[in-house]
Amino acid sequence: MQYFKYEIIKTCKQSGARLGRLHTPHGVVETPCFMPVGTQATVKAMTPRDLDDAGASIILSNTYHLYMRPGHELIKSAGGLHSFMCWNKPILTDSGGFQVFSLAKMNSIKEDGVEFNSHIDGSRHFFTPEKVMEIEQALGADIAMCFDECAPYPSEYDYAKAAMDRTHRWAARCKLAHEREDQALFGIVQGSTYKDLRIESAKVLSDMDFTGYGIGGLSVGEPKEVMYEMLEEMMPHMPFAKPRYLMGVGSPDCLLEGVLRGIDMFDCVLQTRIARNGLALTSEGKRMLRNAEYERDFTPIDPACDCYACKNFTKGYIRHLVKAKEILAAQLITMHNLRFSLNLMAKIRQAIAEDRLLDLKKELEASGSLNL
RNA sequence: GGAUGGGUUCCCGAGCGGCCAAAGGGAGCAGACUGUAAAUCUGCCGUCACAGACUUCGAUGGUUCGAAUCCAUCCCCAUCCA
Repeated sequence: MQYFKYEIIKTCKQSGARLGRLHTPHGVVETPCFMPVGTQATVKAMTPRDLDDAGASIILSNTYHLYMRPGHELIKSAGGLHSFMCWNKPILTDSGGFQVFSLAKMNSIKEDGVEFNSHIDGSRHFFTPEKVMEIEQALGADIAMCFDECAPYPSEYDYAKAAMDRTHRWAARCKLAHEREDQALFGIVQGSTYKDLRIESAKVLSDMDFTGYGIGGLSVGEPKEVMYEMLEEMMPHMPFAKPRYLMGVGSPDCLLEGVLRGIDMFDCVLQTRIARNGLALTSEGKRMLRNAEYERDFTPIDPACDCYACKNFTKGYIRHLVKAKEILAAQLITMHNLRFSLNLMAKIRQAIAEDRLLDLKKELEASGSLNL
């Protein structure tokens, strides 16, 4: 039985962007897509019903965090991650490679794997590609990511190359250790901000024939232009017929620019994190709802939005909730930011279908939708 | 009427002769946030002509080179005694 299929429906005549459809055991994902991040088996402040309402078709969760707490064995006992968290649509699990980078102070990278201390209780752990595959298969997401090493920015060439080569060796080991047929495994392209490394990584991983490809190690502090340039360099060397996932991106402008450069999937904590800090994305640019200017503004966050928060509540009320540190503020703004981003992706897909993505870009730029 | 303890910058609250425009909270104002150690973090927060100056620590007067800090009187507040 074939559990996965990626169809390229069409490419935009105006921009070359791709419109696709990713079939998974838990449903179909229209691409380009944005995946809300639910690190600890929950998209913070959202119920699965809220995610449905926002239009999420796939979400991301995290191997490292779930292994630490509550433990992958427990989740397996619960019937897998979908059942555990009550989300019956596709899930992608990140491998913990990013944590190796972001929690760098407490780990040491070796050829066999990464030794690190738990950020929760300080206990010592060792992640190898095989261990990560064991965890991801126990979690049972539709898509598992290879265990990679995300080099920081900036990185010296030699270090970036070493991290990339190690990522490749780990990718081969992940592929070998990965057995579940109902779970896709994506390789991850690395190479920091060096064109030749990016190209080499794209080629090496392409030859390994993964179901899809993550592009990692970007949006870690480098200028956006550098990220765009890297995408342009490596894309010709990525398999055309496989989904391409730009990891950890992004902001509205990065989503559009990514799609224009051939990206099919994105994930980002930005939408949900800034929501918890009172910042809303709108069709007219960002709005810091905590600010005094909204005290007596009894209009919706974004009049152009159809989310529950925008249809029922005012900026003045939500500002009050933010100032009062009420949980509902996080819920409403998260709901909105996700709806805004998922809706942006829907508009992008529509524009690709109509061969007018560049026109859409102009419209969005003119309205301020891409401002952050 | 007496005794004691207090009155500090929007609020609470340190300070108790110079290093004090005055700790620390809170409130307020603004900023950051891109595979989530984040409902977190950062900055500002007396006034101005702002590397300096000016006004401020209940009020007034005094001691001192110098006071929010010491003294006197007064005004409030709290508790206790009559």
